[in-house]
Amino acid sequence: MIKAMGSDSTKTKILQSAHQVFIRKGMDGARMQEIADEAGINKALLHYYFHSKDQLFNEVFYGILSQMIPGLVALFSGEKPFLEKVEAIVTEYDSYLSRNPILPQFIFREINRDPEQLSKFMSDQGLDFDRIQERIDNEVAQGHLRPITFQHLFANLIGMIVIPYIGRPLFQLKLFKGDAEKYDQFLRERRVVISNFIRQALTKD
Amino acid sequence: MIKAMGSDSTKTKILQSAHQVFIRKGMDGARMQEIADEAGINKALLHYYFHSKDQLFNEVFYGILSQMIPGLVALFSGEKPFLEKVEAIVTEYDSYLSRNPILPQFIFREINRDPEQLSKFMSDQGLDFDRIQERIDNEVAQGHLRPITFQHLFANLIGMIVIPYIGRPLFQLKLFKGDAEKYDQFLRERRVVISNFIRQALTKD
DNA sequence: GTCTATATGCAGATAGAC
DNA sequence: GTCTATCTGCATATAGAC
Repeated sequence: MIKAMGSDSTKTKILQSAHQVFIRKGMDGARMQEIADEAGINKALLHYYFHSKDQLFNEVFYGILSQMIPGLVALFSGEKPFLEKVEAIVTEYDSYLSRNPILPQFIFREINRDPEQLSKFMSDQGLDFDRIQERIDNEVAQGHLRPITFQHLFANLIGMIVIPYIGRPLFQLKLFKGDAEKYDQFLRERRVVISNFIRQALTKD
Repeated sequence: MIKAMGSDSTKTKILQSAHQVFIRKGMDGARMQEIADEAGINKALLHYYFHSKDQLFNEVFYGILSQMIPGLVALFSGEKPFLEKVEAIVTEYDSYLSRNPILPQFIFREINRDPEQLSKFMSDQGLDFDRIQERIDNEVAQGHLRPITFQHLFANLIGMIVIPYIGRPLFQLKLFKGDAEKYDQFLRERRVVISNFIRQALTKD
């Protein structure tokens, strides 16, 4: 029993260390040696718990995603009009990214590596867009929203949210002369900026 | 002279082949062997012309960028009001991406690998934002645009343009059930959709 | 300039003792 | 479960002949 606890704690430690290293270096840049060092063990033990680097990455990546998706599902599937949900969605998404700023890069990598697996995982977790699509089409048909398809609205929303995280190193240089604090402030501002932008684009007032 | 022509043509062939392979596989996935095969030569000759894979990637990447930037510079630095330029900017950017759909991934990689070099290259090519920033601030001050800072507007614009290229494999699955033709149609629609979205967001009419 | 053959080095993965 | 030591394979890069 004590041994089991010990092994379980080692596995947990590995996952935490891997998370940190993947954040610093990305999947390709991460080295099993560095993960082992960070966990205070050696490579062999790493492979004892996780057969391959791919498996380790998958468990870390989908572990993070598992924590994130339920909140989004709840927001997307709520009954409120879309515009009233936008701010909540932006805030939820954005606050999660601020705590996991590497996530867009992880997702981006997985999108290109194995999109089917990622798509299936999202569906398994209940994250699909059929119902939200119907809802938005309805709101447009009733004149509550200016004409736009769900797909375009979704792309606009996601693009505006994630681009400052994906492009941070360059944006911080070109738009804020490298000032990290100003960039953090910029990121915080975007929650309300994006909500306003979308509301203004979709309503005539 | 004929020899010089021959060597020059080999170098050109290598650059073209590298471009193709980088597009298919990305920088990390690309193999020097595959580039050599595609160029009809061997690896040794590859290294004769380009000392390292990094150097080859750089020449390909910044070669592409060199073709793209002047058009953007011209658009950004024109004298027309920003809103009238938006559609031209979106169209120019987007039509370039449609011909080089891998470019966002290249840029994304370079952003994380060596943002200073990338930033400096853009500045050397005349792509800076100080003047456009002033112009937009003026238009906002004069009430021609709803209040927004240049940085937020820029992030919104770039995010909406590039996200469907970056996220294509997943978006195509989740939003269009994997239908590539519909996704291409979706991409073409976005030029006018993005322009309208921005105009509606920034004007009261 | 172009080739064949080989070196170098690294990182993921495994063998086997304890 | 955990370790030391080693293997394997691959990809970049180089040496040297033609």
